[in-house]
Amino acid sequence: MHKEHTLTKNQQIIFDLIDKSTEPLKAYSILFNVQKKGIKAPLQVYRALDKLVEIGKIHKIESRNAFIACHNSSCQVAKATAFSICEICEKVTEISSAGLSKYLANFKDKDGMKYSKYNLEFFGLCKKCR
Amino acid sequence: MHKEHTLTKNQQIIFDLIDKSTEPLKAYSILFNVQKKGIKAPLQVYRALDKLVEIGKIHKIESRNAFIACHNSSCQVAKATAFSICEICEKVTEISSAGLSKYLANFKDKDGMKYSKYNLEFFGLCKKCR
DNA sequence: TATATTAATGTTATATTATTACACAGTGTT
DNA sequence: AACACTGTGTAATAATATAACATTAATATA
Ligand SMILES: [Zn+2]
Ligand SMILES: [Zn+2]
Ligand SMILES: [Zn+2]
Ligand SMILES: [Zn+2]
Repeated sequence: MHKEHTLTKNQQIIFDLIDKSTEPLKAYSILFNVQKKGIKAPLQVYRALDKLVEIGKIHKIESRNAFIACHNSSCQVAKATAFSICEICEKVTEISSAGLSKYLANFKDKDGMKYSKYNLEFFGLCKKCR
Repeated sequence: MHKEHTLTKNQQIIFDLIDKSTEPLKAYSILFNVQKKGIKAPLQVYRALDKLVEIGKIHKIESRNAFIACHNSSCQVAKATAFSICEICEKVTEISSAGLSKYLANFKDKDGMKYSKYNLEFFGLCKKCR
Protein backbone atom coordinates (compact mmCIF):
# COMPACT_ATOMS: atom_id res chain seq x y z
CA MET A 1 0.00 0.00 0.00
CA HIS A 2 1.52 3.25 -1.02
CA LYS A 3 1.12 6.73 0.31
CA GLU A 4 -1.60 8.86 -1.14
CA HIS A 5 -0.32 12.21 -2.23
CA THR A 6 -2.61 15.12 -1.55
CA LEU A 7 -1.90 17.59 -4.29
CA THR A 8 -1.33 21.20 -3.44
CA LYS A 9 -3.30 23.94 -5.14
CA ASN A 10 -0.88 24.53 -8.00
CA GLN A 11 -0.24 20.83 -8.47
CA GLN A 12 -3.98 20.15 -8.62
CA ILE A 13 -4.67 22.90 -11.13
CA ILE A 14 -1.92 21.67 -13.41
CA PHE A 15 -2.74 18.01 -13.00
CA ASP A 16 -6.41 18.66 -13.82
CA LEU A 17 -5.42 20.45 -17.00
CA ILE A 18 -3.11 17.65 -18.14
CA ASP A 19 -5.52 14.94 -17.09
CA LYS A 20 -8.40 16.29 -19.11
CA SER A 21 -6.26 16.95 -22.16
CA THR A 22 -6.43 14.52 -25.04
CA GLU A 23 -2.85 15.22 -26.00
CA PRO A 24 0.46 15.74 -24.21
CA LEU A 25 0.88 19.31 -23.05
CA LYS A 26 4.00 21.42 -23.12
CA ALA A 27 5.07 23.48 -20.16
CA TYR A 28 4.48 26.88 -21.69
CA SER A 29 1.15 25.83 -23.11
CA ILE A 30 0.21 24.78 -19.59
CA LEU A 31 1.44 28.12 -18.28
CA PHE A 32 -0.70 29.98 -20.78
CA ASN A 33 -3.74 27.94 -19.82
CA VAL A 34 -3.43 28.41 -16.07
CA GLN A 35 -2.62 32.07 -15.99
CA LYS A 36 -6.24 32.87 -15.37
CA LYS A 37 -6.00 30.72 -12.24
CA GLY A 38 -3.17 32.80 -10.86
CA ILE A 39 -0.18 30.76 -11.94
CA LYS A 40 1.96 33.37 -13.59
CA ALA A 41 5.52 32.13 -13.89
CA PRO A 42 7.26 29.23 -15.62
CA LEU A 43 8.81 28.12 -12.38
CA GLN A 44 5.44 27.57 -10.77
CA VAL A 45 4.57 25.25 -13.63
CA TYR A 46 7.88 23.42 -13.64
CA ARG A 47 7.77 22.90 -9.89
CA ALA A 48 4.34 21.34 -10.09
CA LEU A 49 5.35 19.23 -13.10
CA ASP A 50 8.46 17.96 -11.31
CA LYS A 51 6.42 16.88 -8.33
CA LEU A 52 3.68 15.27 -10.43
CA VAL A 53 6.30 13.31 -12.37
CA GLU A 54 8.00 12.31 -9.12
CA ILE A 55 4.83 10.87 -7.63
CA GLY A 56 3.85 9.22 -10.90
CA LYS A 57 0.67 11.18 -11.65
CA ILE A 58 2.07 12.32 -14.96
CA HIS A 59 4.89 11.29 -17.28
CA LYS A 60 7.19 13.32 -19.45
CA ILE A 61 7.39 12.38 -23.11
CA GLU A 62 11.09 13.06 -23.46
CA SER A 63 11.26 13.20 -27.22
CA ARG A 64 8.51 15.82 -27.26
CA ASN A 65 9.14 17.81 -24.09
CA ALA A 66 5.53 17.28 -23.18
CA PHE A 67 3.54 15.86 -20.29
CA ILE A 68 0.73 13.34 -20.18
CA ALA A 69 -1.35 12.00 -17.31
CA CYS A 70 -0.72 8.44 -16.23
CA HIS A 71 -3.58 6.06 -16.77
CA ASN A 72 -1.77 3.01 -15.57
CA SER A 73 -1.93 2.62 -11.80
CA SER A 74 1.20 0.50 -11.64
CA CYS A 75 3.30 3.41 -12.88
CA GLN A 76 2.74 5.28 -9.66
CA VAL A 77 5.37 3.13 -8.06
CA ALA A 78 7.64 1.94 -10.84
CA LYS A 79 9.12 4.66 -12.97
CA ALA A 80 9.01 2.37 -15.90
CA THR A 81 7.08 3.83 -18.78
CA ALA A 82 6.33 2.97 -22.38
CA PHE A 83 4.55 4.98 -25.03
CA SER A 84 3.66 4.81 -28.66
CA ILE A 85 3.93 8.03 -30.61
CA CYS A 86 2.37 8.67 -34.00
CA GLU A 87 4.82 10.45 -36.24
CA ILE A 88 2.08 12.10 -38.23
CA CYS A 89 -0.60 13.25 -35.79
CA GLU A 90 1.59 13.11 -32.67
CA LYS A 91 -0.96 11.05 -30.80
CA VAL A 92 0.66 9.52 -27.74
CA THR A 93 -0.61 6.43 -25.99
CA GLU A 94 0.72 4.90 -22.81
CA ILE A 95 1.41 1.23 -23.31
CA SER A 96 0.34 -1.00 -20.51
CA SER A 97 1.60 -4.46 -21.27
CA ALA A 98 2.48 -6.88 -18.51
CA GLY A 99 4.65 -8.84 -20.93
CA LEU A 100 6.63 -5.81 -21.99
CA SER A 101 7.18 -4.46 -18.50
CA LYS A 102 8.17 -7.89 -17.26
CA TYR A 103 10.60 -8.34 -20.12
CA LEU A 104 12.21 -4.96 -19.57
CA ALA A 105 12.34 -5.25 -15.79
CA ASN A 106 14.10 -8.58 -16.17
CA PHE A 107 16.39 -7.48 -18.94
CA LYS A 108 20.04 -7.78 -18.02
CA ASP A 109 22.74 -5.85 -19.84
CA LYS A 110 26.03 -7.46 -20.68
CA ASP A 111 27.34 -6.70 -17.19
CA GLY A 112 24.38 -8.53 -15.73
CA MET A 113 22.82 -5.28 -14.58
CA LYS A 114 19.04 -4.99 -14.27
CA TYR A 115 17.05 -1.76 -14.44
CA SER A 116 13.77 -1.10 -12.73
CA LYS A 117 13.54 2.36 -14.22
CA TYR A 118 13.26 2.97 -17.92
CA ASN A 119 11.53 4.98 -20.56
CA LEU A 120 10.56 3.50 -23.89
CA GLU A 121 9.12 5.45 -26.78
CA PHE A 122 7.89 3.62 -29.85
CA PHE A 123 7.43 5.58 -33.07
CA GLY A 124 5.13 4.71 -35.92
CA LEU A 125 1.74 5.51 -37.33
CA CYS A 126 -1.41 5.33 -35.29
CA LYS A 127 -4.51 3.48 -36.44
CA LYS A 128 -6.00 6.60 -37.94
CA CYS A 129 -2.91 7.72 -39.84
CA ARG A 130 -2.03 4.34 -41.22
CA MET B 1 24.11 -2.94 -49.19
CA HIS B 2 23.31 0.55 -48.09
CA LYS B 3 24.59 3.85 -49.31
CA GLU B 4 27.72 5.20 -47.74
CA HIS B 5 27.28 8.73 -46.63
CA THR B 6 30.24 10.96 -47.24
CA LEU B 7 30.13 13.54 -44.54
CA THR B 8 30.42 17.18 -45.41
CA LYS B 9 32.97 19.41 -43.75
CA ASN B 10 30.75 20.57 -40.90
CA GLN B 11 29.27 17.14 -40.42
CA GLN B 12 32.73 15.60 -40.25
CA ILE B 13 34.04 18.13 -37.75
CA ILE B 14 31.08 17.60 -35.48
CA PHE B 15 31.03 13.85 -35.87
CA ASP B 16 34.73 13.62 -35.03
CA LEU B 17 34.19 15.61 -31.87
CA ILE B 18 31.29 13.44 -30.73
CA ASP B 19 33.00 10.23 -31.75
CA LYS B 20 36.12 10.87 -29.74
CA SER B 21 34.20 12.05 -26.70
CA THR B 22 33.80 9.67 -23.79
CA GLU B 23 30.49 11.19 -22.85
CA PRO B 24 27.39 12.46 -24.66
CA LEU B 25 27.82 16.03 -25.83
CA LYS B 26 25.28 18.83 -25.78
CA ALA B 27 24.72 21.05 -28.78
CA TYR B 28 26.09 24.23 -27.26
CA SER B 29 29.08 22.43 -25.83
CA ILE B 30 29.74 21.17 -29.35
CA LEU B 31 29.34 24.70 -30.68
CA PHE B 32 31.85 26.01 -28.17
CA ASN B 33 34.32 23.31 -29.13
CA VAL B 34 34.14 23.81 -32.88
CA GLN B 35 34.19 27.58 -32.99
CA LYS B 36 37.92 27.49 -33.59
CA LYS B 37 37.18 25.44 -36.70
CA GLY B 38 34.92 28.12 -38.12
CA ILE B 39 31.52 26.86 -37.05
CA LYS B 40 30.04 29.91 -35.41
CA ALA B 41 26.29 29.55 -35.09
CA PRO B 42 23.94 27.14 -33.32
CA LEU B 43 22.14 26.40 -36.54
CA GLN B 44 25.27 25.06 -38.17
CA VAL B 45 25.61 22.63 -35.30
CA TYR B 46 21.96 21.62 -35.27
CA ARG B 47 21.93 21.04 -39.01
CA ALA B 48 24.90 18.73 -38.81
CA LEU B 49 23.44 16.96 -35.80
CA ASP B 50 20.12 16.43 -37.58
CA LYS B 51 21.85 14.89 -40.55
CA LEU B 52 24.12 12.70 -38.45
CA VAL B 53 21.13 11.42 -36.51
CA GLU B 54 19.23 10.84 -39.74
CA ILE B 55 21.96 8.66 -41.21
CA GLY B 56 22.53 6.86 -37.93
CA LYS B 57 26.06 8.00 -37.18
CA ILE B 58 24.99 9.47 -33.87
CA HIS B 59 22.01 9.16 -31.56
CA LYS B 60 20.26 11.68 -29.41
CA ILE B 61 19.85 10.84 -25.75
CA GLU B 62 16.42 12.40 -25.41
CA SER B 63 16.29 12.60 -21.65
CA ARG B 64 19.59 14.47 -21.62
CA ASN B 65 19.44 16.53 -24.80
CA ALA B 66 22.82 15.16 -25.71
CA PHE B 67 24.40 13.30 -28.58
CA ILE B 68 26.54 10.17 -28.68
CA ALA B 69 28.25 8.36 -31.54
CA CYS B 70 26.79 5.04 -32.60
CA HIS B 71 29.01 2.06 -32.05
CA ASN B 72 26.53 -0.49 -33.22
CA SER B 73 26.63 -0.92 -36.96
CA SER B 74 23.08 -2.23 -37.18
CA CYS B 75 21.72 1.09 -35.95
CA GLN B 76 22.73 2.78 -39.17
CA VAL B 77 19.66 1.34 -40.75
CA ALA B 78 17.17 0.71 -37.99
CA LYS B 79 16.35 3.72 -35.85
CA ALA B 80 15.90 1.49 -32.90
CA THR B 81 18.13 2.46 -30.03
CA ALA B 82 18.64 1.45 -26.43
CA PHE B 83 20.85 2.99 -23.78
CA SER B 84 21.68 2.64 -20.14
CA ILE B 85 22.20 5.84 -18.22
CA CYS B 86 23.86 6.11 -14.82
CA GLU B 87 21.90 8.43 -12.59
CA ILE B 88 24.97 9.41 -10.63
CA CYS B 89 27.84 9.88 -13.06
CA GLU B 90 25.67 10.22 -16.19
CA LYS B 91 27.67 7.60 -18.05
CA VAL B 92 25.71 6.50 -21.10
CA THR B 93 26.21 3.18 -22.84
CA GLU B 94 24.54 1.99 -26.00
CA ILE B 95 23.00 -1.40 -25.47
CA SER B 96 23.51 -3.85 -28.25
CA SER B 97 21.45 -6.90 -27.46
CA ALA B 98 20.03 -9.06 -30.21
CA GLY B 99 17.46 -10.43 -27.80
CA LEU B 100 16.25 -6.99 -26.75
CA SER B 101 16.04 -5.58 -30.25
CA LYS B 102 14.27 -8.68 -31.47
CA TYR B 103 11.79 -8.52 -28.61
CA LEU B 104 11.04 -4.84 -29.19
CA ALA B 105 10.85 -5.11 -32.97
CA ASN B 106 8.35 -7.92 -32.57
CA PHE B 107 6.38 -6.30 -29.80
CA LYS B 108 2.75 -5.72 -30.71
CA ASP B 109 0.61 -3.20 -28.90
CA LYS B 110 -2.99 -3.97 -28.06
CA ASP B 111 -4.07 -2.93 -31.55
CA GLY B 112 -1.61 -5.43 -33.00
CA MET B 113 0.65 -2.65 -34.16
CA LYS B 114 4.40 -3.28 -34.49
CA TYR B 115 7.10 -0.61 -34.33
CA SER B 116 10.44 -0.74 -36.04
CA LYS B 117 11.50 2.55 -34.59
CA TYR B 118 11.92 3.10 -30.89
CA ASN B 119 14.08 4.65 -28.26
CA LEU B 120 14.67 2.99 -24.93
CA GLU B 121 16.53 4.57 -22.04
CA PHE B 122 17.28 2.50 -18.95
CA PHE B 123 18.21 4.32 -15.74
CA GLY B 124 20.25 2.94 -12.90
CA LEU B 125 23.73 2.94 -11.47
CA CYS B 126 26.75 1.99 -13.49
CA LYS B 127 29.32 -0.53 -12.33
CA LYS B 128 31.52 2.16 -10.84
CA CYS B 129 28.77 4.00 -8.97
CA ARG B 130 27.11 0.92 -7.54
C1' DT C 1 28.73 22.64 -71.53
C1' DA C 2 24.85 24.74 -69.85
C1' DT C 3 21.31 24.57 -66.74
C1' DA C 4 18.24 22.86 -63.48
C1' DT C 5 18.03 20.78 -58.97
C1' DT C 6 19.25 19.54 -54.60
C1' DA C 7 21.97 19.81 -50.53
C1' DA C 8 24.77 22.36 -47.62
C1' DT C 9 26.38 26.76 -45.74
C1' DG C 10 26.54 31.45 -43.41
C1' DT C 11 24.28 34.88 -40.72
C1' DT C 12 20.97 37.28 -37.89
C1' DA C 13 17.29 37.15 -35.15
C1' DT C 14 14.01 34.89 -32.40
C1' DA C 15 11.33 31.14 -30.21
C1' DT C 16 11.04 27.57 -26.85
C1' DT C 17 12.35 25.09 -22.81
C1' DA C 18 14.23 25.17 -18.22
C1' DT C 19 16.84 26.83 -14.08
C1' DT C 20 19.06 30.11 -10.50
C1' DA C 21 18.52 33.08 -6.84
C1' DC C 22 16.13 35.14 -3.24
C1' DA C 23 12.22 36.28 -0.12
C1' DC C 24 8.54 34.48 2.31
C1' DA C 25 4.52 31.50 4.21
C1' DG C 26 2.60 27.26 6.22
C1' DT C 27 3.21 22.90 8.90
C1' DG C 28 5.00 19.81 12.02
C1' DT C 29 8.76 18.66 15.56
C1' DT C 30 11.86 19.43 19.48
C1' DA D 1 11.01 29.67 20.24
C1' DA D 2 13.99 27.38 17.06
C1' DC D 3 14.35 24.23 13.41
C1' DA D 4 13.49 21.54 9.35
C1' DC D 5 10.74 20.81 5.49
C1' DT D 6 7.73 21.88 1.74
C1' DG D 7 5.48 24.87 -1.09
C1' DT D 8 4.80 29.59 -3.05
C1' DG D 9 5.78 34.18 -5.62
C1' DT D 10 8.71 36.93 -8.43
C1' DA D 11 12.42 38.47 -11.38
C1' DA D 12 16.11 37.44 -14.00
C1' DT D 13 18.66 34.50 -16.85
C1' DA D 14 20.44 30.15 -18.88
C1' DA D 15 20.05 26.49 -22.10
C1' DT D 16 18.02 24.43 -26.07
C1' DA D 17 16.20 24.88 -30.67
C1' DT D 18 14.15 26.99 -34.92
C1' DA D 19 12.66 30.63 -38.58
C1' DA D 20 13.88 33.38 -42.31
C1' DC D 21 16.71 34.71 -45.89
C1' DA D 22 20.80 35.00 -48.86
C1' DT D 23 24.49 32.45 -50.81
C1' DT D 24 27.42 28.70 -52.39
C1' DA D 25 28.70 23.85 -53.55
C1' DA D 26 27.64 19.48 -55.45
C1' DT D 27 24.89 16.59 -58.57
C1' DA D 28 22.17 15.42 -62.18
C1' DT D 29 20.59 15.62 -66.79
C1' DA D 30 19.51 17.87 -71.09
ZN1 LIG E 1 1.90 5.57 -16.34
ZN1 LIG F 1 -1.69 9.44 -36.12
ZN1 LIG G 1 23.57 2.88 -32.50
ZN1 LIG H 1 27.98 5.93 -12.71
